[in-house]
Amino acid sequence: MIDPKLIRENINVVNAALAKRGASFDTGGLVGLDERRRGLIQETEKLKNEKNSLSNEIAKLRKSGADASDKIEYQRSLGKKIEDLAQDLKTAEAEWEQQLLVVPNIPDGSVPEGTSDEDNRIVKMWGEKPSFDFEPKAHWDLGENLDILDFKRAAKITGSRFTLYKSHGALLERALINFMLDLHVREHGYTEVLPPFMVNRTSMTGTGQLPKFEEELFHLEGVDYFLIPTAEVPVTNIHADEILKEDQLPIKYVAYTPCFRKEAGAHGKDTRGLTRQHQFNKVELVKFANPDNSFDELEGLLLDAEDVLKKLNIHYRVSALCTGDLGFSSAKTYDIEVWLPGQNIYREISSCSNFTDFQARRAKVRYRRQGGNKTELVHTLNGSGLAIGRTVMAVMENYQKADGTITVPEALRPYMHNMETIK
RNA sequence: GGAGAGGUGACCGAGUAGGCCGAAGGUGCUCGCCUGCUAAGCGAGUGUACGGUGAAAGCUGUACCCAGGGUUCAAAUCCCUGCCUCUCCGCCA
Repeated sequence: MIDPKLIRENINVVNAALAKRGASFDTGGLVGLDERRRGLIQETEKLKNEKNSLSNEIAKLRKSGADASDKIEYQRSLGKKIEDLAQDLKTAEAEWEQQLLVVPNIPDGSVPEGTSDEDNRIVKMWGEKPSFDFEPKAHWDLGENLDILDFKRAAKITGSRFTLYKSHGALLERALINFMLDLHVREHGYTEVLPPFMVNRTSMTGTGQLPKFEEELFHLEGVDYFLIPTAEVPVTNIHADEILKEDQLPIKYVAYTPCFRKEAGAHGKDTRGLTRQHQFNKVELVKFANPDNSFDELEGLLLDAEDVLKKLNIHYRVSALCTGDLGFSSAKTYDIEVWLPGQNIYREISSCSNFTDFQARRAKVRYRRQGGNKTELVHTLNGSGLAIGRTVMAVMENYQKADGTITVPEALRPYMHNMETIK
């Protein structure tokens, strides 16, 4: 949620910033709703004030044994009036909030302007494309030939966009999870957490998935819980409704979780292989940062995520998303795109974002400056570190041999019983 | 699933024959004083949110004692529902 005061006082600035996202967002009604809301607040509070002082008078009269029946009579009518006004206020407030909750975050000034992913700016390249003296295969062919990925049986068990990992495939997935967790905990200073994989509606609203993107989420029957689409949701909500101390910041968490997404808008897209699944594993990095240096923290977060691919020695590039490609809650995002020789493309493997105070305002994550007396909103950040399924793809395709076997990257061997080759 | 107990401020913990309770006391924290350091001591302050006013500090109003309803002129205190925690039993990984 963006700052309501900003909308109240600088609606033009807000609209101009949002326009850079490409689509137009209707902030038109917000100013009027806000005015109406505040008018009603003033009116009801005035009446309540009158009522409160009358209550005191009645109490005094009662105590001295005097008659208070006419005051009590008046109190009754006052109560009715307040009730009516409160009803109006409730609807006005709900409407105002409902509209406010679907307004996206304002892009940071450093974000390149553009309308689609074609306008994203490549800001880093690392490593080189490996060369092969044979035609490199896509991971789905490699996986089926080695019998470590079974898409057909997963479809039988559940449906499309699921995968059954087998044998060394399952081991590789598990190894990557442990490798990444260890790296971020031991070398990058994150605290490991293992959160619930289902969350309630409030948490989903706190990070911005709701109310706008409900059709993307798996909802449970019987309880109002959702399967998480990313660990960002439970982990960012760890400090929802809390007031932190300045010297606690930055707080850095790393979490492994499975992620569940409906992929409602992606029919027919990436139907083969591990690329786009309804369920996938991910190791996620989350930071709660001081607003003064949250953009530095974003650079650090990005480096932490990149480090995974560096240690695996796999070529990638980093792009800064343009204003038109930015996610709903994000003020600035870097995508790490890994090279997949079997498909001859770069594919997003991590998305690192600074949400500034957008999620913090929704989830009420605040802090108090040293010696300060006011609470302020923290900045929240997160990034994949990394998506596991897509890392499996990257390892398989980059480390494949002509005979269809896969060399295990050195960094992973301790996590795979010192295995050198998957065959 | 059955039986019982409970949910008060950063934390602990008072407060139930309804009214002056945003809430005693303690701890913690902040500031000041004091002691050559450490420990201790003394004094003051210390909830959040949303409004109004102000350049700001501040002043001021309203709400909030798990959440949502209800009774009442008036509820932390009474009633109902839900959620959560704890104990015992059952069941279970």
